[in-house]
Amino acid sequence: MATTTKTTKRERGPRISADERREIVVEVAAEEFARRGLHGTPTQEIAEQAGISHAYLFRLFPTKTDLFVAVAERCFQIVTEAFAKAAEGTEPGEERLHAMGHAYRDLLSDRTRLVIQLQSYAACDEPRVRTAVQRGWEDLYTFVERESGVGGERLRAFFATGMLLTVAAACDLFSADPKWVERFMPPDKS
Amino acid sequence: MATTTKTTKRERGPRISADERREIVVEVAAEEFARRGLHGTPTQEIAEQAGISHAYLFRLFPTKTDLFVAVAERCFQIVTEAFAKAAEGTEPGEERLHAMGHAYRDLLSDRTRLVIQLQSYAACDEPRVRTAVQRGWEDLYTFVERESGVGGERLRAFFATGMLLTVAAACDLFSADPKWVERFMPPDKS
DNA sequence: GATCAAAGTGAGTAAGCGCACACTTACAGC
DNA sequence: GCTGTAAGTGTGCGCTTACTCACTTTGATC
Repeated sequence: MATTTKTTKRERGPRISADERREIVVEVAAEEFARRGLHGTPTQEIAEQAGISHAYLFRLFPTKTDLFVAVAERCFQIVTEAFAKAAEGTEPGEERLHAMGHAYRDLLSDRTRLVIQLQSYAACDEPRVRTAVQRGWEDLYTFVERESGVGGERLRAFFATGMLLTVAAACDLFSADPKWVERFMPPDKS
Repeated sequence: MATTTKTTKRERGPRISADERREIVVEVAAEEFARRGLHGTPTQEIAEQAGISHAYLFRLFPTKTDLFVAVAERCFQIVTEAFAKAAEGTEPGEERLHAMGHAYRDLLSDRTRLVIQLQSYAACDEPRVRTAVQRGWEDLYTFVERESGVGGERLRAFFATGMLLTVAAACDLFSADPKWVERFMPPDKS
């Protein structure tokens, strides 16, 4: 019915505290950044998706990079939380590590979260992104090491597999030639 | 001595065939794209680094994306060649796979090559980049599978480790807190 | 030395983008 | 109802960027 032109006369919902709004924006921005990366995503689009004005976006986050860093940090936080939850009610050791691996696979179903990681790595030229990523990795690694009691080779393999899954998700390797996917990605193994 | 202003009066070297020039440009563009990605790298800078005019860059590669795809493909090609060379004079099986793993570690010393891969994954929203990456992976996987005779779980672990190394290189994880690096990255193991 | 194709350039243009400023609107407390 | 504060917006500036066009320079060939 409506023409393809911008019919977006902003319909103002109820007001929300700046902090709440920031959370919403981070959520939405994750989706956009996942697709097109830090430099490929216009802030306009994020603002529109979040249902706020472009100007207000810059009051909430003074800089595009600030927003991206917030998104990246939130992403690490989500993974950590998922691992923590998966660890509940398991014995330390291989069993718990396996549970965490399973949790990561569940995260894959929500492609966005994972691909943000890749976008963060790719944006590591920006110093603030880099330090965020470095801290995120160190914390996550330390967390899993402590909780699982596993280390060394086995732990490295755990993270390596995670990376492979992430890349596969980002490139949509799953949807390429199915035969090769079958060969490449056996059904389940942490 | 020279002021900070553009003193770049182009000093014309000898003429070179368009094909040769393209190869040079791909080489240089790899360096730039590795740092700042497809969307973060201005074509101007690539042209300057390559020592040609901005206009001519677009005669050689009609589109920025075209250039990026060329860079990505060249990158896969280099990895494949390195693997092929490493395979020479080894027996198929674990030994050959190990040799390939070692070759990949050598590639790491030239950070650029590896990080381009990450940038390609991150730019997979662009359909032409995505198909290039998908084809690249499939070919590389097939190559290693055929040459090494190894498959399944072991082969997947091989690529997973490679991904982890690549990410570590991209984020400069190595230069973060050395203690944690030590813990994370044992000296050598394919 | 004239010719001609291919290599190469200077100087734009139009669009997009991050960010800023001056302003308006809603609502909690009195 | 009045008022102060925080939420929220319209508008646009200044710069960057991908890409173009009309043009010049080089060198191999006869």
